[in-house]
Amino acid sequence: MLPFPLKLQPGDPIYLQIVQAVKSAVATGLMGPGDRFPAVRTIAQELGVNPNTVQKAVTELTALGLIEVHPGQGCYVAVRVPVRREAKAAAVRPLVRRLLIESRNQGMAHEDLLDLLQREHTKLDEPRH
Amino acid sequence: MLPFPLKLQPGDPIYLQIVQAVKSAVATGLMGPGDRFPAVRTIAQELGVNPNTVQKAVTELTALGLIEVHPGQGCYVAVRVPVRREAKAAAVRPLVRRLLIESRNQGMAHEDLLDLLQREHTKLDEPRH
Amino acid sequence: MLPFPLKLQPGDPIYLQIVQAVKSAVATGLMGPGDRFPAVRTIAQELGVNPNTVQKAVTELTALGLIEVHPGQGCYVAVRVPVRREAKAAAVRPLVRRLLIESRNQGMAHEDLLDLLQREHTKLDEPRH
Amino acid sequence: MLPFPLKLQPGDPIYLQIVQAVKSAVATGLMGPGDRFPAVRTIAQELGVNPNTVQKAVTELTALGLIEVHPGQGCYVAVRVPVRREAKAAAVRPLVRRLLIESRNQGMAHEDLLDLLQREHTKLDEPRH
DNA sequence: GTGGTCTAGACCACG
DNA sequence: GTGGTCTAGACCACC
Repeated sequence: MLPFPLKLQPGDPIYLQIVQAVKSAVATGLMGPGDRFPAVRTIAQELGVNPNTVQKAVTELTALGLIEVHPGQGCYVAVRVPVRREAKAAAVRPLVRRLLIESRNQGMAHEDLLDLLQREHTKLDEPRH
Repeated sequence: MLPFPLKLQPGDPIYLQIVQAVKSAVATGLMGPGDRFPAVRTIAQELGVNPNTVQKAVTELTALGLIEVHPGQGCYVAVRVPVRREAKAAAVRPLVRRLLIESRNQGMAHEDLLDLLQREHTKLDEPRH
Repeated sequence: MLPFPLKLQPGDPIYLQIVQAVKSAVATGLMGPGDRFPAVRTIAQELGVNPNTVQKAVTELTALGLIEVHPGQGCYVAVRVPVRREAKAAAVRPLVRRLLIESRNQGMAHEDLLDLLQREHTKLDEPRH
Repeated sequence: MLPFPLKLQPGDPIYLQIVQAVKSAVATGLMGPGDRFPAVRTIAQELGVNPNTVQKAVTELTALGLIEVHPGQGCYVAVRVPVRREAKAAAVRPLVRRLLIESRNQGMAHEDLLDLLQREHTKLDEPRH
């Protein structure tokens, strides 16, 4: 069983779906620094996709600094190095903008958006059933 | 001059950039229901891109219900029909989740995220200079 | 004919050799901002390698910000954005250290190293014959 | 305690990191000709890596002429035989070129590069604390 | 036409 | 055993 839940959906690139799933698992604490990351071939078999596709996701995750590759002996979830406050904001700002635009176009009140954000924030920490 | 500001950037599909620009213009009130929407050829010429590309964006915007095509007379910004509260939330929720995950992976405090959201929310209503 | 000289050598990854060749061509002014970058298939054919291998180099170069991809219509050499002084130094420092260590191990005098550096610096600007 | 400082980092081959560490120690005078070089098993244990990995580094270092293996009695740092001036330059030139190319692509002024080189050169001789 | 994704399967470097 | 590279050839999105 994979340490990150992932149900493949048609439509967008498989390797990106993997990247996103791992990001999510790390964000929710499902996977923590130092944890073993499954072998490329394992993931490929589990998902029923080509190892090269998984490899691409691993390359991306390595570039993002989310996992560390120890050549010849596998991958591990990386310890995150602290970054400057502004850098964090810069990375997140585009998503914030898209969210605000989308919510307005849906005719959603700002308070409702804040509510939704708070609700999802809490849900993220709930234990899986 | 186009009624929605758009500076094309390399990297992602032009037609999506157009869609996003229109969404943004509608969200900020730069364009309102009933406003005339420029002809495909006009936009294409203004941006210096292929008309087919613009057409694709228009098709997408029509499908999203943001603009309405009146064959033979042109396009107009659509009047949004009110939707159920849950429907709005459902449309916005995926973006909310991505935002929360990304912000956590950046090691950002929840309060800082809320601050950023508030700041960008305000900025969205500022008049362009 | 390719706009960057490259003679493939066995031993290290082809895609890295391509990356390095392009870096070099840009550094020497052989290719400048805005220049058209050859199609992946063209390069592949010219070098006699698989298009996917070239594609990998293009991906890398895009990530490095050396070239810009305009989906569906090709690649162009990017305009470099200015970076902070420290950032430049940080990027170059590891290479400087390796050079100093290597030169010492060769028993080379520091002045000779400076001479060599100066000589190669000048050579880089000479016109090709 | 090992006579050459080394903190293993993920990402690139361990055996190369060992080779580089030894090169560095010799270059800075931390290890000199005739010095005893630790046994493979010792290094392996100290670093917590596979002896085969260390063996590969030793083989490489021997081929480079940095250390000499006296079968049955251990390894020693080799006495460097003087080489021709041109040979030294030839060995160092590729690194010089890479450095120049990289520094240009970073948009670094030549004087700044020389400054950096000088600074690092000085730093290399500072005593460790 | 362009670049981007995915699959299949081979081979090598690393430990 | 691990991950990394390369090849071959198919298909899709974009313009």
